[in-house]
Amino acid sequence: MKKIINLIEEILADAFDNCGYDKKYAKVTLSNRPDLCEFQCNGAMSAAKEYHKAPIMIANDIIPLVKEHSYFSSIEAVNPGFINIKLNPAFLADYVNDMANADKFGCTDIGEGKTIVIDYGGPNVAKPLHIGHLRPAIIGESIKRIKRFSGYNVIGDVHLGDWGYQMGLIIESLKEQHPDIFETASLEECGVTVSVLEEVYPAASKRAKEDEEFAARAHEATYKLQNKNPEYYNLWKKIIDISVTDLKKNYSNLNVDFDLWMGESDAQPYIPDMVEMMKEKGFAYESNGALVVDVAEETDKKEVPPCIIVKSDGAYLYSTTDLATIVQRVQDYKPAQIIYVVDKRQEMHFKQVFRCSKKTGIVSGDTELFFVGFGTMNGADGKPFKTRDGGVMRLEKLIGDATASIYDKIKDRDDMTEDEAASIAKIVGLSAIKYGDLSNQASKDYIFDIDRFCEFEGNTGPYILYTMVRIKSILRKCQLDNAIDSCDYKILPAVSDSERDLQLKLTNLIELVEQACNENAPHKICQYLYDIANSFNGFYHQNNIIKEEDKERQKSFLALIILAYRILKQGIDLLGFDAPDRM
RNA sequence: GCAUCAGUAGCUCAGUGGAUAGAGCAGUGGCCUCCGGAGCCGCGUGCGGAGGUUCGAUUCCUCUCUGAUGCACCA
Repeated sequence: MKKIINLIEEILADAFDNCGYDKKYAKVTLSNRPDLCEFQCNGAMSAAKEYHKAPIMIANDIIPLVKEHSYFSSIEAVNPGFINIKLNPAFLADYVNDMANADKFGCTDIGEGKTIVIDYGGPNVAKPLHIGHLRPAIIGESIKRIKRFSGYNVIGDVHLGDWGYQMGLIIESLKEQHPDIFETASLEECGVTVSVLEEVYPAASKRAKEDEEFAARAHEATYKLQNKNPEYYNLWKKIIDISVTDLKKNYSNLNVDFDLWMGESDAQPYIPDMVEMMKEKGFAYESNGALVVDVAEETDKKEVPPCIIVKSDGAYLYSTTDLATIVQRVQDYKPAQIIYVVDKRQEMHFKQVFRCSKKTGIVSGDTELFFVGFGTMNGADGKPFKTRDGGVMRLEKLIGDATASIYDKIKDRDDMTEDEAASIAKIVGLSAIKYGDLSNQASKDYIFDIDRFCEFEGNTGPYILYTMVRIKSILRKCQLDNAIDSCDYKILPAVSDSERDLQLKLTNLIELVEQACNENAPHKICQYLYDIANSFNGFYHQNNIIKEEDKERQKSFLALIILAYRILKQGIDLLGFDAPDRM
């Protein structure tokens, strides 16, 4: 479906054209003065300069040509040159009904035929998920869903940290603790579980810093693994296996799932040819013992250091792996875009990698590489979030805390069993965490305040869900709660302000989703849903739906709140959480 | 030192080359013959500072202050 804004623009464009003005000035936006109008066009003011004419005169030229159009109930020129527009209620109602009947509410498939690889998550094997893994998972998942909804073929890759020195440290430690580790069929036989692995790594890492002999053995183990010594490689595969099983479980608790469970190790086979190509084509040269590719550009204000491909000791490093991963992705998926949802502190690294891959031809010029850098989660003191004892909080604990906080708020309801309360608390708790995170611009640091996020009032996930539950409750009383997707009631032209406002807000969906998609901005979806929730609650208080005596009007009300519910549901799905039926 | 990003109400956050810069929280005053009051309706001296571009700047540019971050072989 065309956006309402575009429909209005088309009409104005003709008028501008007929008056001898350039069509480009017929740009329409949502009104920033809802008390005056619903949509506005500021084009007359922009055009004033080109045509040496007072803006209001231009606007006055346009008005007579569009005044009688059936879309508008009023359109007028206002000093100094605004064109203020109000829609005809019948047109608005028609549009909303069309949305209700359209696939995806009429949202456009802007990504049709294009593939996107989105790289988010980035957990390390054998290390627990902690609070630092929250943002990439939540933001990446939401962007993935928004892109997919917009018609893109999206491939989400967890991109495991599963290669390198850390693996050597773990293998060497396990070898020491369980001399027969290479012979056992499964790690469980030796008592090596995920939680054991999670303890092994930090201990080994600490020890290697003090114990040179151990560090040397760990490097040796790393070397053997990377050369695929069968014993080491098989043990590594077993470690990956139990670790990935555990990671899948944890991500699933977050409502996050990946299409690919690839890792750094999967890029290794592509490295030798890639390095060879860079040398042959003359991009790579030796500098201070390392093999590097220059990526500086003339316009740089600050010198961008060259991208290191091979270290002076002959080993590869993260740039090498990231580049080889691009080689692999281009070869396997031919993506139009690759999006990285990564800590914003890695911006320089990715800038180098992106430039290097363009320069050396790993990606063609029309493949877009996006860096979606997210900011730090801070505590109430404005400093990076820590547990009380200064440690790093595990993700499970965080989710548990949120769930418990919600549970406390609903547990005393007498019409709910404990089991039901617990499962509701889980759903609502997740909404609190996700909405709390996603409602901030991804790129900014933000204050993580779980108590605030878990509030049922204000701009929170639970408030959105509360609104949905409230709609559901009305529908239940009207025996329509099972007909949400099949109800054929029609929405009538609005007669009250609040009804009209809700209809109007619902139409904004198409524009908002498109913006959120193009800008990788889930927070715009949050804002939109909050807007809808507020509009619904205003409508609810001005109109008693169940007691409405005019039955046609009542059906229209019901159709309207059903559409509001469906759109809210779609919206929270784009954010990556669900709604309970009651709460 | 250089660079990047940020600075909006007491607090947490939106927003925009245009009209009177918005929400939530906190505070405070109303609204229950109420479909879920976890709600609704009120109440605000705020764009770090100084210049510039513009008919118009919180938005763009320069300088400046403050904070976060990054500056080749860790990821």
